Amino acid sequence: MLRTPMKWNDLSEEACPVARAMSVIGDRWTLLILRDCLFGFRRFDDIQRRLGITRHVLAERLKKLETAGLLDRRPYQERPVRHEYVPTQAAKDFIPVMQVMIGWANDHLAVNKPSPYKTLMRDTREPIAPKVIDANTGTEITSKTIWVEEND
Amino acid sequence: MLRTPMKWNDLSEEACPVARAMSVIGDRWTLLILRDCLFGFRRFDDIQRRLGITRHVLAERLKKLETAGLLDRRPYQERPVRHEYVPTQAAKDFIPVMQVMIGWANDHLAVNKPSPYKTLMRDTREPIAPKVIDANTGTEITSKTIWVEEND
DNA sequence: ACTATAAGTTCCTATTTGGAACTGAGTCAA
DNA sequence: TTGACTCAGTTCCAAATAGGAACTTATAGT
Repeated sequence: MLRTPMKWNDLSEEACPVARAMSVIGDRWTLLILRDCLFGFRRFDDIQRRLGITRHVLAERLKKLETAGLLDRRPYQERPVRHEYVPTQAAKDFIPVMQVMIGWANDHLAVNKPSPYKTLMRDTREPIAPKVIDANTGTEITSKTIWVEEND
Repeated sequence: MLRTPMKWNDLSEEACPVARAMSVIGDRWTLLILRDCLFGFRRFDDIQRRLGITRHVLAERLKKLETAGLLDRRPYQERPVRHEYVPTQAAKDFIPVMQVMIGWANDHLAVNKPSPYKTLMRDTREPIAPKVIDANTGTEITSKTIWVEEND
């Protein structure tokens, strides 16, 4: 399988969905910014202070996430007008991806500090244990149960 | 919630698992390199040509993935010795994360080109439909079914 | 001896990021 | 009504990272 080389800044039209995901969430800091917005930290200075990211990079990333349709910049006060960045449905649909990633990091990149947050099931109030299954068969998706095939 | 600012190159000890994940897979190109290795493209020149990544960056990323315990550099021939990068169990355990991400990208970043590969369930040979559930309750994990709480 | 291959490394240039200072719209307190 | 403060950026320069091309090392094949 030979294919034409990719350019990092032109990944959005790639045929591979992983590459297209990178075009949106692949830049430095972007996923942490998205995490903050999804966890309720939606204002410029809040995010800047929490991450320690330089301000113009944060401004650029927020613009890109807005353009990509993951964040909605909307005023939270008038006089002076101030905006916050609210996750769209596309961003909310990213939550399962992030939770599975959190599960992976907890399993493989453990550290002897407690996480600053915990995720619970809304109904049982028990910590979640994310597991990926195939919606059609109910079988767990692991390296052993799937098969990747080339198209063409 | 105030916290100390992060430094991009010192994320591996962060309390937040998303940040720790970034310390391993957050650099430019890294996730695409991991995708290639997981999909069977494990040799330096193969990966370099497929991605169009500059060679010293690829060398640096492969070293970092090896150090992080995701890839195992092992010889595939002697005379001259040549190495390939084989995914470890930690990398294989990342497959569900990647598949959920692929599902998200297919839903939200569609493009009018067919994917260069397709993922099937090994037993039914049907395309997978990844879904994230809570292993304890069986409930689907979405923005509506979970609850994020601060620790401390 | 000459050509080729794979996996790096080196070097120089271009792009991206970090960090600090500056701006603008407006509030609040003296 | 001046002065200090807040939040959301923007601007500027220096430092770090990435792109691209050439070079290296070990070997095989012709």
